Amino acid sequence: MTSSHSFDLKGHLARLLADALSRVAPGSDVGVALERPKLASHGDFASSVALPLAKGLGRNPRELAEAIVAALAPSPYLERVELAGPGFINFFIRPDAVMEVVRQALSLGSRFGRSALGAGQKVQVEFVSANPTGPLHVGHGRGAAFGASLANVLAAAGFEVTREFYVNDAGRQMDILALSTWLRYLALHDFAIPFPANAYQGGYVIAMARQIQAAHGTRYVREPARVWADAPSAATEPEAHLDHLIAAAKSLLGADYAYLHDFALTEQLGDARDDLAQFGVTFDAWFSEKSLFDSRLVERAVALLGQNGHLYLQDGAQWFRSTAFGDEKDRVVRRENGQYTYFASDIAYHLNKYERGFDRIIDIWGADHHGYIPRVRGALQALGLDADKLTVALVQFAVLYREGKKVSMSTRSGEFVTLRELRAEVGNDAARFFYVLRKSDQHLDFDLDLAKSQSNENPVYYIQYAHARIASVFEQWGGAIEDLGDAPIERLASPYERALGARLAQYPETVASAAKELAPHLVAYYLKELAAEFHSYYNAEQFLVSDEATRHARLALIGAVRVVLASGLSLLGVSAPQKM
RNA sequence: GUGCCCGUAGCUCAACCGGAUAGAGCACCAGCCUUCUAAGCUGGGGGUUACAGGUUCGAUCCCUGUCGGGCACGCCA
Repeated sequence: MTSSHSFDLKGHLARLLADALSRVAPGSDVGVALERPKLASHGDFASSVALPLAKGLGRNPRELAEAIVAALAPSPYLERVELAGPGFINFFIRPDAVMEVVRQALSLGSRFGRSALGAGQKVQVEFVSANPTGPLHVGHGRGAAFGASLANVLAAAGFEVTREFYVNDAGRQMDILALSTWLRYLALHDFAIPFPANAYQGGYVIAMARQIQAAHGTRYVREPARVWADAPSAATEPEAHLDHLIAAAKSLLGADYAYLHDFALTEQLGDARDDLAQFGVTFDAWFSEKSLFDSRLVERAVALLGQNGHLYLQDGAQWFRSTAFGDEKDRVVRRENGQYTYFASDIAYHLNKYERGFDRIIDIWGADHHGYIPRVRGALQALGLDADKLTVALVQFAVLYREGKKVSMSTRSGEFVTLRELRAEVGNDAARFFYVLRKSDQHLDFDLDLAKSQSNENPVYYIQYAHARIASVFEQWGGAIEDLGDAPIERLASPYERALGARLAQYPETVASAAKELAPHLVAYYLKELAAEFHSYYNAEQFLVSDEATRHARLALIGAVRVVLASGLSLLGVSAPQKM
């Protein structure tokens, strides 16, 4: 019981129970469900296995539970086992065994909470992947916070994680950005430019145009009259109008078009990268959509679909028969004009992901893309790939509220709240925390006033405050955490202390659940509980008491709490301040 | 109209994937600072889990229907 490495009490009990079960009811395939009861009177762990099992065996559930308990091998960690209700089995852990977690947390430090759940499997998490056509907004922020926290949780649970950002650098949206930049540039040279309403309106486009002018003067100036010649009406055919302008820009600028395109791309991508880095969100890979065309993977992927007999021609376009895989309708992969669709490059991208040998692929998308899932999964199956390796996690929109009112956002007019503005207003910690405080597939009401309030109303401070309080106690004590290795933790027996010990032991399980369910919000809720129990303890007991044994035992406990608070906050990308 | 998601305290949300008396925060009421940080703590009122059926030992969770909300239904990305 003095092992310095992690010991999994829950796993131990689960094995014990499974053994007993195999003797009492051989061959039963009921999973051993072990949970932490809400009520302390129901023990530290409880199982209801006897209930579903009883029926199949034609036995009385309570009597069956009794037989299971009788068949349990003795355990040094168990104080007693009780039967309750219709057939629940309640396990009570010996107090000193409950507190053993304190020693573990102190000796393992930031490694406490990790598990081998992932067994080193390679998992890719692709998230944000915003079009590099303008600043990231608050919607991207949620995907960023969720993805980064999820990746951290998966890594802590023993997965080998690759964090990836898919760069849409090949499509029409980028052409529109390049065109917008060029038109703004022409306007800087005193041409009267009718700037299209469906081009990018933001001030950052003008800023890029200024940069180009400053660096290259008039080099990219062309006669505007030739741009608008024969253009479809902007009023009645806005999209065709835009496409015409793009084509004109390409033809007038020639090789110079590539420069403008790449300049805008590099600027916006760099801006997103900086923004995310400041938000504590970093990537192992930035994967270019354009590279899929350069390496001919798009062609190859589509050809493969054709070889497998899943393509047909209609109206001059090439269609993928996704309805054969449960999609609502078939989808175009190559347009009548010979251009591949976004879907085609996405098929190629996923083929590439599979070819890179990930055991598991997690795509994080905005919830508005949910209709896109069946066709991607269908394409994977059509390529002969195991579609179950792919999980798509949908992130719902975040709606901002200020003074109780919805903050209106519209991409069209360029009046949306950027991630940068949000971070400046509420701070990185509050933003990261608020974003993951909700299940990702739930709508999020983001209360700006609450997030930036420096008061007890703000949950992120509540947790950070617990950490700072502990840091302050340790500072006043003056000793080091290493001096607490042999603290007499068996003295810790008050209800506050038992509750904290049990809560600490739950941390590795929580991280593992969060990884399994792709639900980092579980960590946030766990931290709130832990902080609450610590604050109660803090108000009920003095830590720096004169009796050394008691002092050390209590310091060891709150030291362990500090370890877990810091660890959990770091998984969520939130800082753990020493002082507040 | 069709498909997917959602509906839990006045508000914002949890609930260990079918378990025991559905929990937190905010708001409201009453208390606690000459002692380690009051950004804290203690106590209190608040619920037919949208509604109606069904499945079973047991349902917020699974099934059907109704009502209400969100999203998606392009040779856009």
